[in-house]
Amino acid sequence: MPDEKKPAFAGNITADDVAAEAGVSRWTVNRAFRKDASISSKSLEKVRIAAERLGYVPDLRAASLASDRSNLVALLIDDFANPHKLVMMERLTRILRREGWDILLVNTLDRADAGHALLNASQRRVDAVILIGIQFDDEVLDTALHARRFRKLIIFARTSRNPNTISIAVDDVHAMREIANYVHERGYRRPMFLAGPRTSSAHLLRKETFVDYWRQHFGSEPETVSVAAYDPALAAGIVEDALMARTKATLPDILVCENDALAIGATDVIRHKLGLRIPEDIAITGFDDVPQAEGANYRLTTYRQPLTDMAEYLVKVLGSEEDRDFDRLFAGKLMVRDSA
Amino acid sequence: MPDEKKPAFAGNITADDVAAEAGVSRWTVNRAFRKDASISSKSLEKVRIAAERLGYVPDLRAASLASDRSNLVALLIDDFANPHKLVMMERLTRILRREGWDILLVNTLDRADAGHALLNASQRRVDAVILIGIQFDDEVLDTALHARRFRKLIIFARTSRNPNTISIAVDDVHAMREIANYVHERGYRRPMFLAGPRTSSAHLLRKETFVDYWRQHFGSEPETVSVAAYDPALAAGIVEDALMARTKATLPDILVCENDALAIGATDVIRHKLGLRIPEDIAITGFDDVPQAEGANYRLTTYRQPLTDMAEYLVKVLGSEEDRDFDRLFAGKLMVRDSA
DNA sequence: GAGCATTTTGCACGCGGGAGCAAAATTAAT
DNA sequence: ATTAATTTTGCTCCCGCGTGCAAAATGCTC
Repeated sequence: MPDEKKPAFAGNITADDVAAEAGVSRWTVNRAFRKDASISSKSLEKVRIAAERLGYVPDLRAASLASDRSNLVALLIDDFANPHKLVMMERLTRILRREGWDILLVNTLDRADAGHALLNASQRRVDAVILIGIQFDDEVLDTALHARRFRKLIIFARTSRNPNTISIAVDDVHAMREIANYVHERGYRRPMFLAGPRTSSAHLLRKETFVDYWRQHFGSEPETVSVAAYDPALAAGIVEDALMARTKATLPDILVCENDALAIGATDVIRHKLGLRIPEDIAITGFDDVPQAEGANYRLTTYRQPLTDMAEYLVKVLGSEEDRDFDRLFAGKLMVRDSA
Repeated sequence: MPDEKKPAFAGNITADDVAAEAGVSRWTVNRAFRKDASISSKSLEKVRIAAERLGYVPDLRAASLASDRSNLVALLIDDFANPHKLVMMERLTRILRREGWDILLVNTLDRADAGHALLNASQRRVDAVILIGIQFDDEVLDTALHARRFRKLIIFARTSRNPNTISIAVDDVHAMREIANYVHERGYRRPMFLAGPRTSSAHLLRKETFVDYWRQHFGSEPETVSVAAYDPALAAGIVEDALMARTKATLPDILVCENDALAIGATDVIRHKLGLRIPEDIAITGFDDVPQAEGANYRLTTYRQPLTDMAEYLVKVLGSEEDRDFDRLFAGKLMVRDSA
């Protein structure tokens, strides 16, 4: 046995080894590592010492296999160009971990790939799937839900009409009306709405709400432009195309953006390609309140999602055994800065 | 049995069920789902059909338990304020998944938490740990490595002197010299170096290299300023403090930043708080080439890391059974734009 | 078509630990 | 001290699949 020299790796120390070392049975060892277990403080101590000495940690694969609870959730994400994703991930991962959930991260390349991503997750027997991406059509969701390979499918920061999913999101309708009112109050009259990609399963109601509300309350029909992804660089290109050729009179006086990713791209191009000032020549609003929105460069008027509250609610939902309707909308907060 | 109405969830369909359905043995079913397996195309087809009908997918927990290979790697990350992290994650997750690796994402809160994060990973019996965070001191690494709970510990985008880790990174020394030469060639003579936090285990050699090289080759000693995290907002504050009170004559003529996160924060504050022009009043260089560095707003002169090549090399290392020194440095590319 | 090589299939056993119950030990009550 | 109530411990059986080998099936040669 030539490779016996270096002690392989210590993953193979099992509860049996610890049991022998501590002079108790294997089951007592395992109990020592479960929080609910009924165990005497004496043997708990013995086990702790023995485990420490041997470097034992319970194997969660085996525990999961036997108990049919993995304490694992899959986080499905795409759309890596959107800086808000980083914020969401930070918040979710921190809070999930605090509550004892491990995270399987799956990068969903595109719509066609979503099915594979879900399959991936189900093979690890995750307890729940959290979607913070957008590339899911209803067909994929239905397939996944029909197979029922996980207990919960949570759509985070998007609303969904699918009755079998749990949607935890900010109240877009309420938010967008607040933005519309604010925009109108500040005297803007020719808004243009900059929208992201339209998806069928994980919605945002921002564009629809803004356009309908503006039409109904302020009489005019806002222009709308759409970008194929929440990517500042892409948004910059689209906005340049849309505004470049215009005379100042035909320019919108404000660009209402579906989120900050778009707003940031728009800001850059308006300043540096069109040579216009913000907000004097054209104002801008965003949505999400990403970190850079607050920075000296953008000073973006935007709408903050209560991500921490949403994540806290998410872990509560994850922990719940009930089988009720967990959908919930949160109220955010309009952050008024200099851009509008 | 009241909860027998809705078909629970289908995770509990096992290879035995498929075997019965297909008229073969359980082992044949499992073989049908392994890539190496020796199986006749006839029974493969039978199994596929039966599995399809029943909605069976193999349980990777069990497979991993039995084979002692989890096909799981842990990705340890902190430092979520740095936009480059999003790029790294996108690249890594995409390429790892393409090669069949699943990813356990662990948000490492701080230095003290790193041990727990590693423990987390080891309980899932990951095959390898990838660090793309920085909050690791040598003590934690040594403990982890001593316990040898995983086969490989890879430090991505950082160099490490620890002989038991695998470091895959850009060649900072080479890169920084190139930057120093470029800066000097362009006529800058009073550089200030803006550094990030200093850590003991996962290094960057940028500051040391730049300062030493500049001193040796160009005679003067560059000022240096340090920021506690790679966070644009933090960097902005530090730069403001460092430069605010100065007269134009005592200002550095270029700010050489350890990475783009710092450069971006610095750019914002220099333009909008100090009211200076870039590069006319003060130039800036970064490192990493994050997406926004290319955008119209920053046009940042920076150094691109070959992330794709690095990630491809990483999966090659992961797949290798050899036990040799896998450390490797990559050459990047100076991206000259408008900021310097 | 017999005889042999080669592929395919089935099987006992093991991976590490959980659920639930019965035996043992401890504590409380009389 | 004795019995009953309670806690702790050990144990059997199982979770779902891989390993390595033996049995069965198939292919090949002459």
